Amino acid sequence: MNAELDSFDLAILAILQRDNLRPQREVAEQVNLSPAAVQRRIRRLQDSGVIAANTAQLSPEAVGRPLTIFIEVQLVNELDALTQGFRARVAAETAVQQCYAVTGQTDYLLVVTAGDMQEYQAITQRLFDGDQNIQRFNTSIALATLKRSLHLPLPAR
Amino acid sequence: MNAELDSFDLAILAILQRDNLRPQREVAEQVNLSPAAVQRRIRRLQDSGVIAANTAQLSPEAVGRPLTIFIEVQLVNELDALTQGFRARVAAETAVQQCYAVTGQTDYLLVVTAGDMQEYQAITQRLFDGDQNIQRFNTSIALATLKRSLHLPLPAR
DNA sequence: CTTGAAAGCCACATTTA
DNA sequence: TAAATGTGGCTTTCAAG
Repeated sequence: MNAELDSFDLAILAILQRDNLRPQREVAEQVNLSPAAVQRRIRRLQDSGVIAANTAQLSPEAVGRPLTIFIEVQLVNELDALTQGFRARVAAETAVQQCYAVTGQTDYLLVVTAGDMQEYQAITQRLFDGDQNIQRFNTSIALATLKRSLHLPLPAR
Repeated sequence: MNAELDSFDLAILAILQRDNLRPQREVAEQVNLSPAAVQRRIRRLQDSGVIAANTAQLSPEAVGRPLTIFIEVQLVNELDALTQGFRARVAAETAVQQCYAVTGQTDYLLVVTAGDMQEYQAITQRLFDGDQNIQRFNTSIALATLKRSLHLPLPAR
């Protein structure tokens, strides 16, 4: 899926990653290309999956979800068949923003948002209750958010 | 900052959170409002900070950053003056996507991207080397990414 | 809601590698 | 030859009156 990005592509991506509503005309000026060329490249980057999504990032506090919570999950057995239910519940739970299988003492790391602790408790119940394959899970709470994005540093090329 | 969001705002946000390039006309159809009303509301949501940013989300693999790495950091002393340098380096380090001050055994949780382990090592050096206030840090690596977004569930209202 | 301005989109001719 | 660029016209979207 690596689409052989040249320096024009990278320059375009660097801009769109910060502000994807910027007019193609302006992007074209900044990267020294014609607007049409920029459009074609953006289209290609979309189709090839380099641009995975175009999203508005919302303020968690403004929409009533001030809590960011981390859950480290330890399983009894990592066998695919035994984790299937858990993975399905994670996928279905919209409060789970991020979920990674990780190395180390724990098996999964989840990033969850909630409006309050009561709601968080309901989420954990839905995720874990009754699953015999969950050995334990460890909750920690974000006291402060110093940085939050999915920005990727791009090579200068 | 809480801008008193009504059900129209929430419906608009739900759409833009998933695809902020959708024409306002289509958004208007979906939420049963006139395009002009949608435009005014989007403008207001931007200005009030409910919409914090409009970004293209890139594929980490496609841009050569397949590694997602988590660092739990334990400090010697959490005093503001002593953590200032660390926080500044985190802010400057573009490979650090997310950084939270957390409860529990560790003080900070960082989410970092890298192209390979060598690059990761260089990052940790820049972040931690020579800082007497860093007690220890613990690295774990994402073996798989089941979910990755900053999507926020919105109340139905 | 209507209207002018701007942005996005597409076809064609041209260039470059 | 094949792929990519720029120009220009056309349509849609945006944004103000």
